[in-house]
Amino acid sequence: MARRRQAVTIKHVAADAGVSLQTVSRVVNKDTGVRPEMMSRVQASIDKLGYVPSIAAQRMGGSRSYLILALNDRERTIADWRARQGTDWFDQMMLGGMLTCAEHGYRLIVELVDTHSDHIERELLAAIAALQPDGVILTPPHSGNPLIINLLAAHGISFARIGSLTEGPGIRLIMDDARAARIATEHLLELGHTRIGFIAGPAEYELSGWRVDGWRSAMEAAGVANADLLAVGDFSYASGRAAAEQLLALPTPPTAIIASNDQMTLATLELARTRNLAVPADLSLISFDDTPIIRLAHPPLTAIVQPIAEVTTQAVNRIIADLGAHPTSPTPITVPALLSLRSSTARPREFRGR
Amino acid sequence: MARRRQAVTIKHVAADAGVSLQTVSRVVNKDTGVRPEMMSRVQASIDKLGYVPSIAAQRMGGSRSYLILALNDRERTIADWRARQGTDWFDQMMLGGMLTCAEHGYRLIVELVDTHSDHIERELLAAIAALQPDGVILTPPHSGNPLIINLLAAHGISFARIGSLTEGPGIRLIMDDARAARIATEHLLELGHTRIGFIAGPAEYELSGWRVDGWRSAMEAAGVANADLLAVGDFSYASGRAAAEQLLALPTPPTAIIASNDQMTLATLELARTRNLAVPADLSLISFDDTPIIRLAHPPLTAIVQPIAEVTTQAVNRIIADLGAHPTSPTPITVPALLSLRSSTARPREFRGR
DNA sequence: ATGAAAGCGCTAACAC
DNA sequence: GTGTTAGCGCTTTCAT
Repeated sequence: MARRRQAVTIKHVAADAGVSLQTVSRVVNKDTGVRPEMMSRVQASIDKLGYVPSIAAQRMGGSRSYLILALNDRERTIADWRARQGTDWFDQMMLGGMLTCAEHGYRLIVELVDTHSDHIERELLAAIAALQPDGVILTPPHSGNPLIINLLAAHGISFARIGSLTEGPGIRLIMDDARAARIATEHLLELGHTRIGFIAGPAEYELSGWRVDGWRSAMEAAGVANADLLAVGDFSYASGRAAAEQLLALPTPPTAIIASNDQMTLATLELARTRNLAVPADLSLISFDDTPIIRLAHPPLTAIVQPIAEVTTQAVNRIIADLGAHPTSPTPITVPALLSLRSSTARPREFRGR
Repeated sequence: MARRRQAVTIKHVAADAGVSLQTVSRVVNKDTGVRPEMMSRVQASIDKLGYVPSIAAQRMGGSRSYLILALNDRERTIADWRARQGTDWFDQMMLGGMLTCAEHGYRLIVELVDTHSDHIERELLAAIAALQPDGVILTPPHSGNPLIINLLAAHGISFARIGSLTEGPGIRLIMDDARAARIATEHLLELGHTRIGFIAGPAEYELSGWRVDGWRSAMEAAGVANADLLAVGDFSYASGRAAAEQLLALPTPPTAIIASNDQMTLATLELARTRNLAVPADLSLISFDDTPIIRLAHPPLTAIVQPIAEVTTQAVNRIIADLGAHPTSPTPITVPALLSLRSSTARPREFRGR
């Protein structure tokens, strides 16, 4: 393979336009202090020659790398891909992230890192050293990891934390999980349910707690709070099944259940089928992920729609905006989630025919 | 934002190990001609300091960029993401591509390009100039695009073409669509079907033709070929619906239909429901994508499982293997697809009770 | 087998 | 406003 060189470099443009390298650089980077006439002359040469700066060289020159790194949980991401169940957190992140990066001339690079690994620090440092990204997007469950956020801050890298409210550096963005859970709970309360079970996600995800909070606060406001109605899973199907069994085994089992993700909701639906509980006649169900698997279930399930693409878009925009300026806004950004009503919720049996 | 420098560079390692830059470089790149004793000394310093080379600097030095570019169709990819229907071509590509890149110390960068655009050449050149990728993965419908493959070849970039058999440079990989279609058709023939309809994909995808070929050859071998049983769609739901309508409107309509992707199959299923045709009792159905939406349909649909992750893995491996050596193997690589039997195929009505 | 020097394409800092 | 100079971190010559 021949030593591949840049086809057309800044030098060629400079020569063609009859100006210095620096002037070309200024035009490319839209720096101030170039005469309009000069600018258009240089721009003409750029267009004519089809010049595009090398991001490697730009990085070497000491400026930006035009790279943004998205950090995802290795185990979960790979498991989702392999399972082929339609979980599209990753895709929605790409949708928001890639397109927004492209708008700014940036590229998004994905990196999978082990949450539970003790060499997570080494992994991250290696990625930073190799790529020198201008910004990093942290997704759950990394978003609140003090090791990660302190390391990023120490390196002066602009970064966003999706789904974390933990104090500390970094742009925080949430999808208002508490409010989403509250809305879901209130929907069930309005239908007449009072025994509304909740299947929480694992504690390593901050949002697991918020969702519980939202459910609890709505239940308390209605005067029907009951700690027995809370079960905990780890987002897996098996754990959802176990949690649902726990809830349905109660002396007075719930007439409705909200589960913190699609797999656990599906497990609950399946368990209901096994127990000859009709959904929604005997048991109402709400999922916290609006994946295809949920929409195609029988019945199609009412679900919280999380604005993952939108929140990622905002993450990228804020990261890039923060590159020039210094500090990071201390107030978290909230992008609201929606409740998508389908056919898995109805009035409880005792309310029928009223 | 402060001018960010590499924390630990090759210089630091050289100083720490008491050798020259060049020796460190040789050790990092596993070059030959370094005494084992020297090598381990340098390696010790590398580990101690946590040195990781900057890919920007590596590229600038004139060597590899350690970047592989995956080129996907912009319109279709974004449409799939937005639709949230569980289409996971992209995810499977990432699964195979990212992980395999990582094994070799490479990164995968995704680029979306417009197929139908006349400035596709400009877009590609810009991406190449900016990123200087060592390799490119072409996915359908780009894989056979002469503009693209000639441009890549001219730039001396190692590249793989997934789903194309068009003559020309580049590593060709296919999932044996013809054979897959044949297997699906034979399965239906064995059940006793003779009027097996086929809904083809758009002609801009080479694999559309192969699938038709596979179907036709199986039909001919069974002596039941009939050109009327072929309809053409564009992979969209609407086009699938129209194609299915065309087939079912035949004087003697098919008793089984194979559709070239999940959306068109789903459209056919829905049309069957509308017409009060039971699946599989009145109409057997086979899909060419094994997406969640297909598995969750009622009934769950028999489908061709395409080894997208595996083929992408091989694409990356071959690209990287070709970097050192020169030429590209002229013979296409074939990764077999599978037929996943579910509940949408049965014997045709006239065979019942035999 | 190892080291020294030159240069990749670009930007920052400074001069004009 | 514009040009000049000096690196950035690495790899490639080419010496030794």
